[in-house]
Amino acid sequence: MTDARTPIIVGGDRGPQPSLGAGSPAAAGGPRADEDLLAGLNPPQREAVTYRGQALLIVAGAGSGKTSVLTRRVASLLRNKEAWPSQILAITFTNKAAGEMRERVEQLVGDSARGMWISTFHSACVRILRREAEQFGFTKSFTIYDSGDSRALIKRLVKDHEADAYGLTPAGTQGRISKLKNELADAESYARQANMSDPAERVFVDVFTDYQRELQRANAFDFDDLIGQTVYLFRAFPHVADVYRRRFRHILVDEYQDTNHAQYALIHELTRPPGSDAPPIASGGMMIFEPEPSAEDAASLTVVGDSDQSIYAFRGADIRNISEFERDYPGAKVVLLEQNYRSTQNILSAANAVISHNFDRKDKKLWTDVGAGEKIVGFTGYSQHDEAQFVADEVDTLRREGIDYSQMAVFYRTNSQSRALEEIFIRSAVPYKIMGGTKFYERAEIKDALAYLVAVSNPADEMAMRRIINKPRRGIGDVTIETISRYAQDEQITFRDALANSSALGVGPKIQAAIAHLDAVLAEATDLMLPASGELAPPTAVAEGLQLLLGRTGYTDALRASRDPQDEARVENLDELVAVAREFARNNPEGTVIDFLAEVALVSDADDLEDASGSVSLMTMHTAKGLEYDAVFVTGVEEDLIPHRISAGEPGGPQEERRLFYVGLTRARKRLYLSLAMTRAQFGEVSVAMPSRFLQEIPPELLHWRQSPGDVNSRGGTQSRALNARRPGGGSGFGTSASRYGDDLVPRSTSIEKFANRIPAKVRDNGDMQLAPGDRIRHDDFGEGRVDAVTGEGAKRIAHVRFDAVGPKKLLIKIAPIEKL
DNA sequence: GAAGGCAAGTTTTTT
DNA sequence: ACTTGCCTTC
Repeated sequence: MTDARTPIIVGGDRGPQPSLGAGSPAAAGGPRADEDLLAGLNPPQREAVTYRGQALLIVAGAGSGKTSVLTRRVASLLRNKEAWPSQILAITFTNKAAGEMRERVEQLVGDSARGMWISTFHSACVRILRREAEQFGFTKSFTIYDSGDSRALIKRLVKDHEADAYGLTPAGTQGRISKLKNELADAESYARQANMSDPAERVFVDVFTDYQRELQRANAFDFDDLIGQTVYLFRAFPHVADVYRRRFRHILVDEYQDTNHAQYALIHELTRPPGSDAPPIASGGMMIFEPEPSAEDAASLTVVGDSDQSIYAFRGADIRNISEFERDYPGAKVVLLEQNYRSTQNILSAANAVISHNFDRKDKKLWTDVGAGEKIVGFTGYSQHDEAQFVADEVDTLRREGIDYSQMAVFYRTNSQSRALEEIFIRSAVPYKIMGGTKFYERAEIKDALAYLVAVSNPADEMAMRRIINKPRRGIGDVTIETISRYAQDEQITFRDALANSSALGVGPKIQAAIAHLDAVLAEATDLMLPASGELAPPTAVAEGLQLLLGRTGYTDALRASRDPQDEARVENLDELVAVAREFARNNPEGTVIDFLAEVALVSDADDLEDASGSVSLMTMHTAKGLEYDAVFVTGVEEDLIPHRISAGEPGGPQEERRLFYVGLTRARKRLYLSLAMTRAQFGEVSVAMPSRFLQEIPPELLHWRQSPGDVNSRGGTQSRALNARRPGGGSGFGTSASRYGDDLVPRSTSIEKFANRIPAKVRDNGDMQLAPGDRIRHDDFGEGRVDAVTGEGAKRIAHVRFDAVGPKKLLIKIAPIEKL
């Protein structure tokens, strides 16, 4: 995030000039410096690495080695001295992908990789905006509002405008504003084409306008603004845009199919020839020699994508960005990568078959030469817990076959599905890691702590001030807050500065003292973290400042004094946040609290953890994009889940769901499992689930049903008929093994009675029950058994038990339903 | 201003 | 089923 080391190279001062231009020096003959970079690449991959021209589209199917191609392309540019690191801008989808790419380029070219910009759209824009914020009414210390922050602000505005009377909800309003911003519309441009005689439209425009005004007043950008305002900046200040157009000579964008219009526009701005829209006289134009702009001067653009993996249309991604690339960039070269190096042929054939049901797509067939591999395994559980138990058992089997936990992943459509899996995994002692879900940084205590940091680093941010002013309780309520706010407005100062004049507020002595104390602590923390005199804060300043704030304000003490057991965990979370700050200091010795906040705001689920080594990964199919595992479980393959019910009504919805399913399938290298449940509890009600239509799109010979939907509907009830009705005349499909056993056969190993409500809502806690090898125990479900061994530490101690009836099992001692005999 | 009780919405995916 | 937010009461 910090970038003091990398000076911008401006036009006219490009430093030593690497060989540039249309004729690739490498192609001109002679030994290539990058021959080893091409080792092991197939012909299209080579082409994608070596092609030199203004625009290149790499259509990279799943698992076709695009990351390899992209990194080698960058490495070869550097190696051949066609570009300096500082002239390269590579955009990836997540921070994690950016980190990996940097690492891989460094492996290829060593230290000369330094100075490249490899980051997400959002991070790159933050860097640009930090430098240029003062051009348009922001300061360098602006804060970034995440969706929660902007939701809170919108909520207040909706209330102020009594907009709920016109059917505006905070969530809906936020969604509309986000969509509009992704289209680069603002309140004014929207109002111009909206039907303003509709009062609901008028009030929406009012809320939108106020929202934007509040953001500006708070010196803050929301996620969408980071992109949109950068585009605005480039368009409004061509001389600023030219700085970056001259700097970045090679722009590479990964996952191009998931870019939205604003991101498209940003790339478009950056790839225009410098000077092309600067008025000749303006902005020192006479000082800098400006040659007649030509297409040759524009940065070269490489985009990589696969329209079959476009899964973010719901947040404004426009598939046309990739499908019309050749029109947008005339003369663009297109390279197709279709050979897959990841999955077995069976997995690919299934994926190909599914995705081919999407009409309106360019036909593309992945293939591999690694062989058919294992069949895909299907399983139908009676309930989501039954399904989860299957997954847990199978994970165990795979582990015994030698596949590491870290090489297995379980995918689901919605985050809420993770709960049942979690419960079963805990009981089966399968180590797991949930990627995403309820995020660390969304916890109340973490948001509070971060708000304290914002209060220090961006005094204009009144939202943050309001958040912390009475946490912990200081006796400052709504009335006092409004008094301070009014005082600040009257005096034309910020809310933060108003605290310094607590005596002028006309509040009671107790409250006045509380305000003065808060002001003093904030001032002290500011001195520590952002020393005024130009001296640099020590790297540890963020962590220390955070501890100072939480300690001196009594925040931690209040949690400790509480008798709510959850507050204990909150203290631990805060400790973890301090640890994160320390880690940040190690990685960014010159990073300030402002950089820290930006980094924290922009981390995503996929970035989250280090490799979760030794654990099975649980995540949504969206999060799974770009990842790969030896064994993959796609769970909840049911109608109304995948495809999700809500998508059914949206144009293009079912097709996007199919692409999402396709993404899930293609993550698997060797083993693929598809599972579903016949009943699923949601909203507290148990409802009957139907197998997903996507299952029927998989050729039956590729799929082995361990337990098919037909097996489970053995009584030939309405479900079974409903299923058959979906496939008139279709012989294959579900129930292959049902037909083998006949419709009336009772399912073998499982029954509804056995699995109904097996899982208690509350997990029990055995405390620190001591077990040793040789001890005998009794388990609620498994009966009596003997302990073979105990492994693990603390709350994660695991007993390896040989049960008399059911054989060996592993149990998490703390929560297993067991008693010592 | 705080605590406790009731109502409502929640579960589509995310930088 | 579960959480969150709003309202009442102290």
